[in-house]
Amino acid sequence: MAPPLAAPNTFIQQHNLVEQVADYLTQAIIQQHFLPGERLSEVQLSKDLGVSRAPVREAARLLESRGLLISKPRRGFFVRALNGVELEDVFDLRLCLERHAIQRLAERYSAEAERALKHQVDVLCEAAASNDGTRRIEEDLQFHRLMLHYAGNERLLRAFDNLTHELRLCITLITNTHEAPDTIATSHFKLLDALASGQPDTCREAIDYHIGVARDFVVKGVSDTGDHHHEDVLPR
Amino acid sequence: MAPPLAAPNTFIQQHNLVEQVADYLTQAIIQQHFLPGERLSEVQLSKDLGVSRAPVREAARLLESRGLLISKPRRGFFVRALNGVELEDVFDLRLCLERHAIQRLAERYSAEAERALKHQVDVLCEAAASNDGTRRIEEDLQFHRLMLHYAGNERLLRAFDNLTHELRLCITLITNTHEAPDTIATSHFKLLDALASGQPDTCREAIDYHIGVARDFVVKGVSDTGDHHHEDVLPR
DNA sequence: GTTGGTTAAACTGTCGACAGTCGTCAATCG
DNA sequence: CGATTGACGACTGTCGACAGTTTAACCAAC
Repeated sequence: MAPPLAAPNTFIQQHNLVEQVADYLTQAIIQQHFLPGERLSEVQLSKDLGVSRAPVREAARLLESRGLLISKPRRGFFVRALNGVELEDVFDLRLCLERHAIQRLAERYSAEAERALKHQVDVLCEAAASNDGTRRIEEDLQFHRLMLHYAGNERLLRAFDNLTHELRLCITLITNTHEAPDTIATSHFKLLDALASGQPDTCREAIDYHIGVARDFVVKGVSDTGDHHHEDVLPR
Repeated sequence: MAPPLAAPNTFIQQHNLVEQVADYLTQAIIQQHFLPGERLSEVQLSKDLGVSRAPVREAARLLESRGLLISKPRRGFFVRALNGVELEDVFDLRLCLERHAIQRLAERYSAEAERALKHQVDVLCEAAASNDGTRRIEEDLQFHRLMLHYAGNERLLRAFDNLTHELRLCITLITNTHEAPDTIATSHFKLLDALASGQPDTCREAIDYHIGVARDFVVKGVSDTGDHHHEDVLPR
């Protein structure tokens, strides 16, 4: 039973309740106010947020489709708990999507795309320097999202956005270790160089390396902070 | 204004109403009982199916996450209408996922997987011979789903399943032209041969060709039956 | 002390109802 | 005659309530 984030009815005010509840739940899960595998009570959430159960249920369904919650019939919703295998799966799918995206992007690399990506690297570095872990992660994801965006496939982008929610879950599982801004900068500039070269194989190698590093980082972090490999409740 | 598929309350009976309503809606959309862009009235559906609006809403949200419906705030749910660009996007994403899957599968190709896939080709051919268009499509998709399954990445499979719903939408848009069973057989056996070779490049070429054919088939079918390229209501 | 059964509480799935909002159509004005 | 505005109707978003089920606790028997 995690404590509610905010006072009963100061946070939720007007319409789009579903979206607001979904945001609240997402934040609460990512910030570990709900523990993995924990059961979420609809009535409790309703009381805490000062809304009825209907929006809560719909928001929970939304989070279920995003992979943050799991519903068991007649049992309710549970916070998604990832084991080691699923962690690998998430990063493998990420690799799948980004490989495709970076190669599509290389085919249609515009000055606008290059400018936007370069700018985002600057923002990312600034975020890394600011020592705000959450912001660094968000700006990092935003860079990759921009790549997907400029790849020009709306559906590919949607698949990535879906995966992003689970990615946040993976990333925030680990202790927020600090990474030097210049390391991040060079790491991302390599992607830009590969894109500028326009060669598919170069792009593929670059993204493979980039995501491989990110994956190892998370996998290592998880096995350090405590082994989530087999302990988890993982209903389906 | 599409007529309901079944009599008011003969089809829906016991619990898991949400899933049943979702299945009903999916079938109705795929079988074109609801036209693309058409608005779905929650109350009307509730009356037709003999249930309350809550399960209908939740089912609609589910279909929205699957890309079959689109919700406009305060306006309701609309049947997804695909234009030409989105059609390309769907098949491009399919290519992305299946490329990755077939290469992963080639790395871990087991006798069991080979046996299952071969068997599915048999089933597929039988379905093609039976002249049941819907069944042929389903068995075809099932073959590809098996490939994804044996690739060993649960999340990749989920992404494919999500896409499958949209794929059905694309495929059933076109007139159900008949394809000879032996053509289908050889087409899929090429994939099996590539897998047996174990060479990534061979697999990639095979799947590129296979999906390229399927895409051209659908794209051609759409531009034949009537140009869906720009006429569609596509809110976002 | 442990195990099995029984009862009670809590929760989910579903329902009907109310309020606010949007689209439609008709009447009015320019 | 066309455009604007107003009211009407329908619909969505949200709520509280009820029924069936699951969970948990408690008591009894071994």
